[in-house]
Amino acid sequence: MELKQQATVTLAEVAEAAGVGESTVSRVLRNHGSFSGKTRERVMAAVERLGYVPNRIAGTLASTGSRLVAFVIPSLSNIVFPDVLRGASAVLEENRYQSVFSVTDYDPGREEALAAAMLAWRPAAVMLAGYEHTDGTAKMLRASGCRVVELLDLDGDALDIAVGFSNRAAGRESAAFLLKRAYRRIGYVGHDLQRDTRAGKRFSSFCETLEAAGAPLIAREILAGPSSVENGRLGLERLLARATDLDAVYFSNDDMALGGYFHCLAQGIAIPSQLAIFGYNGLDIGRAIPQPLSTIRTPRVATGEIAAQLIVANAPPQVVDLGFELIEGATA
Amino acid sequence: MELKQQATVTLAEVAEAAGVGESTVSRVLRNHGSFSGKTRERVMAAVERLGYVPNRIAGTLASTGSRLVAFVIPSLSNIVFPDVLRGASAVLEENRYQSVFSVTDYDPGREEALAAAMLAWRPAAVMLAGYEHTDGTAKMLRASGCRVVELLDLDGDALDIAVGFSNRAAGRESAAFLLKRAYRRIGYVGHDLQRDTRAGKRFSSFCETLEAAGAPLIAREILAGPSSVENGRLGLERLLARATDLDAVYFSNDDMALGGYFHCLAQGIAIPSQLAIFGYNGLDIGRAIPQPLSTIRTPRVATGEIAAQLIVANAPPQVVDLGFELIEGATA
DNA sequence: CCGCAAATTGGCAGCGCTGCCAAAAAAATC
DNA sequence: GATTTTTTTGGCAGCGCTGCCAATTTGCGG
Repeated sequence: MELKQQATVTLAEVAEAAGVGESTVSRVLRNHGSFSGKTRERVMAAVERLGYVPNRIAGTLASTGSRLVAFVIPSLSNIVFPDVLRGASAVLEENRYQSVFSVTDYDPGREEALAAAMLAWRPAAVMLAGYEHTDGTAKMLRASGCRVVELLDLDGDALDIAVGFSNRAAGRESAAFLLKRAYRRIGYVGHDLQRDTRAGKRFSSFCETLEAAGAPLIAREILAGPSSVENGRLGLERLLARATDLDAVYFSNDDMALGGYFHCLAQGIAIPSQLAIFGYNGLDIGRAIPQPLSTIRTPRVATGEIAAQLIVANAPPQVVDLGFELIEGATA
Repeated sequence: MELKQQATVTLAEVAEAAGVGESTVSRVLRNHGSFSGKTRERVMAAVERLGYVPNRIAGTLASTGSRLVAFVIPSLSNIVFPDVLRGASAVLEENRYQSVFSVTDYDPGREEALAAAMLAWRPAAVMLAGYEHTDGTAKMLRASGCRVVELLDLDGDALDIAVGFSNRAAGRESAAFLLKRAYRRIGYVGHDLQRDTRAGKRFSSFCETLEAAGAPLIAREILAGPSSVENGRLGLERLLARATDLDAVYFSNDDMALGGYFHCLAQGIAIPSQLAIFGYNGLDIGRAIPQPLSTIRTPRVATGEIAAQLIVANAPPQVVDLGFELIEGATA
């Protein structure tokens, strides 16, 4: 167990120590090509003795493809993205891929810069959220020759692979559900829709559905900043101050909806008789509150898993609709 | 705006197109060394025209250090880790570093394998959770010569840099708080402590403090699987079925505590008069429920930020205690 | 024991870039 | 205008590994 120096051990040194050629060491370590059992042992012994750690930088440069998948995601605060990462990284790690990520903070310009930085690592695939990219980003991705996966949205044209579900459909079904339940005076509490374009799509098709049914949205409250429980609470408070006669409120997602739910609890507003609440995402916590939250459960982890599987399998360009599930719950 | 082929543009081609040498292109692109204004323009024009994206694989191999930081984290479900990643990645991206991550699922063996895989990318630093690593992991990290940051725990010996707070102190202060509030019949609901050693440390010092005060823990309920709101609810239900005379329950974290809180809400158990609830983490949602959760707020994002800053600044080995804040709340 | 096919093995040229060094050009000095 | 100094530039040897190809060894049938 001698201590190693700073100087890193190279494959050549292992070859030397094992008394074999470099390519033999390479073959043994990658278990690729043919070599005898005793050679294998000698090499492994030398690897162990020297504490050799292969240099994948060099390996990737010398070979063609990298086993690197780049994620360019809007946020880590919004639970959606850690969930997607979780699903994807489980599959990727199983297949000995590595995940690199960066966070755009919902800024298309940053997305472009970060996508460029990721591309510099010549990843096997780039995964990003949705379809809204700058022209520069799209051009760059197309030119890169690496696989591109757009996640969590299907309302647009895919560059290569898309995995997710339709946010427009989610908005539409949410509205249809509330209408079916005979709510007619409906409001909305949301976070920044300029940035979160998927929430924006849900909202606009939600509104269209209401209008088509002759019960247009009565009032809305849009809060600056990211979605959060506190913003949901605050948003509902403000909305109700302006529009006292609402019978249902649609929230941009479950975080916000929970905030609204707690506001009602604290204010003694009866749910759903006095006010109905509907969310989006299907967070676990929504099922654990006294009245399960009415919401739409989205396949976030599965989105990551499927996306990763398609990349690992080098599947052809395609659009995979994983759908979503409307959870009736008890708040609407 | 001609379309590029699959074949990637190399620096040599840019040099050719710009009518300059390779090293000149390299200098211009990295803005390092000297070159004239017109050379710069010629190079940039060629870069633009050819759609050149530098190959950082090659660049890193040729130069010495990489601007890559590897995260080896136990989980992405536990909000702690996305929060740490968020803090760290913001700082790292600002400094043009890239983040690679992998998820160990709280398995030390997997941690070792994944750490080895990360080391193969010769990162500038490896960040991992806590101090509990296999001998193999520790040896490998020490031998690697790259910076190592251990996060979210200070109860042990750091390999290099450690950033976080003491989980033992957190457990101790939680117990002290409950004792000060005159609770004496205290129970515990937690998730798998074998795996989450930081939760284990909190729990053991919590118990020690209770014992020292002559009010040892009455009952505990440990659930298999990860922490979750639902498990917290279930855990409290089970615990109360066995121990009916508790006056307070300490939860392994806020997720679990919220589950317990909702259980009480649903069962009509008055909080805190009939039963007090104390959590750990200081999630936002804990502040938005009708009675703010009594808990300990941990500096998760700051832990990531500070860790990243130390790496960017190439700071000497050190232990940074960021402390935590006890939130009295209204549930205990 | 020989000949031929199959299994092993080593040598070495890159992969695309950076870093060093010397050459060339430009600027400054006498 | 000659010389020195400074700035700018290009050439090229690697970084550590993989992939190709040729050389060597081994296995087998006759």
